[in-house]
Parts: sequence; C-alpha cells; structure tokens
Amino acid sequence: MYSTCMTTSERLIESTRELLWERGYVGTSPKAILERAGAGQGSMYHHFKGKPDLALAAIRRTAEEMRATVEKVLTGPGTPYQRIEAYLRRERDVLRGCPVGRLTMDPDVIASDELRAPVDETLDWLRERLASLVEEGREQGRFAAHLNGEEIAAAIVATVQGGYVLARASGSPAAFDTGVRGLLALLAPAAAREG
Amino acid sequence: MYSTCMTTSERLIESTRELLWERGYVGTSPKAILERAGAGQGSMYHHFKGKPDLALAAIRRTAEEMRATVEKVLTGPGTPYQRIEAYLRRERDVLRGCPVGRLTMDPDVIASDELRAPVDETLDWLRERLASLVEEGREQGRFAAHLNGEEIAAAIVATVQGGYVLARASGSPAAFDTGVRGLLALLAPAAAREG
DNA sequence: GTCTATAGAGGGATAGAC
DNA sequence: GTCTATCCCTCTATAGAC
Repeated sequence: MYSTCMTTSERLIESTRELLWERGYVGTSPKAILERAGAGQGSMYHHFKGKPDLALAAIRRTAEEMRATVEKVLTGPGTPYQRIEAYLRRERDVLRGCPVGRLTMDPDVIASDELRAPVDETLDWLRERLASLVEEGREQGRFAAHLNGEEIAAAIVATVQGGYVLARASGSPAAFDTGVRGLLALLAPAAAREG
Repeated sequence: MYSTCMTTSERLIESTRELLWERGYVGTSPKAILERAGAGQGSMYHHFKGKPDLALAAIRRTAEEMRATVEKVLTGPGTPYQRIEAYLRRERDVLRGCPVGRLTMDPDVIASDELRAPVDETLDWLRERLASLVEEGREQGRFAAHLNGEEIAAAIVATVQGGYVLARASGSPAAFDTGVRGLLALLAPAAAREG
C-alpha cells in the first residue's frame, strides 16, 4: 500500500511492477494489484484498458529503469574489462530474479508481441551495449583478437540471467556469484593488463 | 490427447509435464490437464492428492529424464572440453526453454520446498557433473590451472539457462547459439589441445 | 477406477451511482 | 476520478453414482 503522495495511476503501475516481479504476469491478478495500490476496480479501468494495458505500462517502466541502471555502470570509469566486471558484480537482489528476464518465462507475455517488445528491446540493447564495449577493448588490444563482441556479450547476459535461475533453484545467491566468478576467470586472461 | 496405450495415471503425468513446460505451474490448471489427458476430474483426484501432488510427480519425471539425457552426452567420447562442447551444442528446442529451469520463475514452485527440491537437485547434480569434468581436464593439463571447476560449471549451466531467456525474449534461437559460441570461445584457449 | 454434479472462491471486465 | 454492484467464467476440490 502506497502513501498518497502518488497519483492513483502511479500507484497502480508501481503495484503492478512489484507483482510482475514477484509472481509474473499469469500469477498476478487485477484484484491483487488493486489491493496493493489501495484502489478500487473503477480506478484501474478508468486509467487503463485492462490487465494487459496496465502490465504494458509497468513493463515499459521497469525496462527503462533497468537500462538507466545498467548504463550508469557501463559508462563508469575503468577499462572495458573493468566495466564489464562492475556490471557483473553490481549489487543485486539475486533471489528476486531479473524483473525483465523473468517475463520471458511467462506464456502470456511471450504470446503477445506488444508485451514481449519491451523485454526484447531491453535485453537486445544490453547485448549491443556490452558487445561494443568488448569491441572497444579488442581494438585497444585489451581483449584477445579472436573474440567476437556479440558472442561474448550474449554469454555475459546469459550468465547473469542463468545465474538467477541457479540461485532461485538452490534458494541461495551463492550460485549466481559462483557463475559470475567463473565467467570472469575465463574473461580475465583474454583481457590485457590495464595501462 | 493421448492414445489408450497409456494408463490414465500415466496420461495425467505426461499432460502435466507438457503443460508445466509450456505454461508453468501457476499457468496450468487441473482442467487443462484433464482435457489434454482425456480424463475426468475423478481420475485425477483418485490417483493424486491434488494439483501439487500431480505436479510433483511430473516434475520428478522431467528431472529424471533430463539427468539421463545429459548423462549420455557427458559420458560420451572425447576430451573434457569436447564433452562440454557436446553438452552445450546438443540439439535443443530452444524456444520452449528448459523444462526444469523455467520452474524457478514460478512463485508457487519456489514457495514449496517439496516442488523446488527436484529442480534444485537436478541443477545441482548438473553443476557437480560439469565441475568434475573440468577438474578432470585440469588434472590432465587440458585446462588452465587457475580455473575452478565449480565456477566454470556454474558459468556453463548459467549460460545455457540464460540462453533460453535471450532466445525467448527475441523470439529466435539465434541468441542462445551466440551465447554458447561466446562461452566456447572463452573456454577453448583455456583447454590444451587434445592428445 | 472413472464419471458427472456440485460448490465456494477468485479472475477479469462492465455498469452506473456519486 | 473513484466507488460499489454485478456478471460470467474459470479454478480447485469434494461427493457420490456407476
């Protein structure tokens, strides 16, 4: 339940974001959203066309937020390798999973091009962003010449997304960190010493 | 709808396995299971205590099957690196995702220790299996000495699980393969030439 | 063992009062 | 804009006939 410093529309979006993260699209009911937002049925159907419309607004905002957070880390100081390491080691609520990536396991999200679009665009943007970082490092002679930026980027994002799976399966964040350390151990020898 | 060469109990389990894979636990209703199995309500509640009980039987079987499939690949011919490569490149219905891993995004599965157990045990077994393979290669001087088996194993499994996420987000298996190629590119220089 | 009938609760949406 | 009332359908389970 949110304080009244937010508009009803805002409270609905924020409640939906939380529930999509916790329970996914299929597992989230309008009733649960309304209870958490402290609003009635009428408010929701006044501001949004229905559950899919509200979910779309929530997903778009979550996607934007993720991009902003990642962008801050990736444009930070250091060599390409160091910035990738900063991304991989950044603080995360590992057991909650990725609010964007988890939606790919939701049948109704995948079945809807509109709901899937922001998920696709965000993960695609992330891969491109990491790929150009790898290419940058390669051109500086900081990464092994035989590496392909897009491939390494996909492996990095996949390790993170899969790390959430391992952590949630075991009920502990440890597996996530173990996988990240493994990837960094493979990535480090491929990176020249910073100069 | 299954042919009558299977018992009703079998048909119920198989239907449940399919639906859990396609729609997850939250997205799967007893009604949908019964329709697919061509059975009535009574049959299900005669053979199983309810939805969680039937799901447990289905998840256990899926987990067993996955272990058997993976074991076959990992005990195949070749060096440790080659066997890991065989595991990573093995044929997959990528867009369907991992029938075991996808359950970690299901709130009701994660909330139940009983339902989560087979998921945890399977992914844990897989990591241990890959870890000992990496260690084996390291002892043979086929992998760089500084690598840690458990870390590399976690990175491998995470890349696969995350590869499904990327593929489903983009609606194409390509991203999965790209990530696998990236990981293999990082893994290959760390492996000595086969002798 | 398998079926249908039934039931209470919740999902998702609409109508209309205020 | 927000509320409550209402609707039809589905969810999960139980009861009891065959």
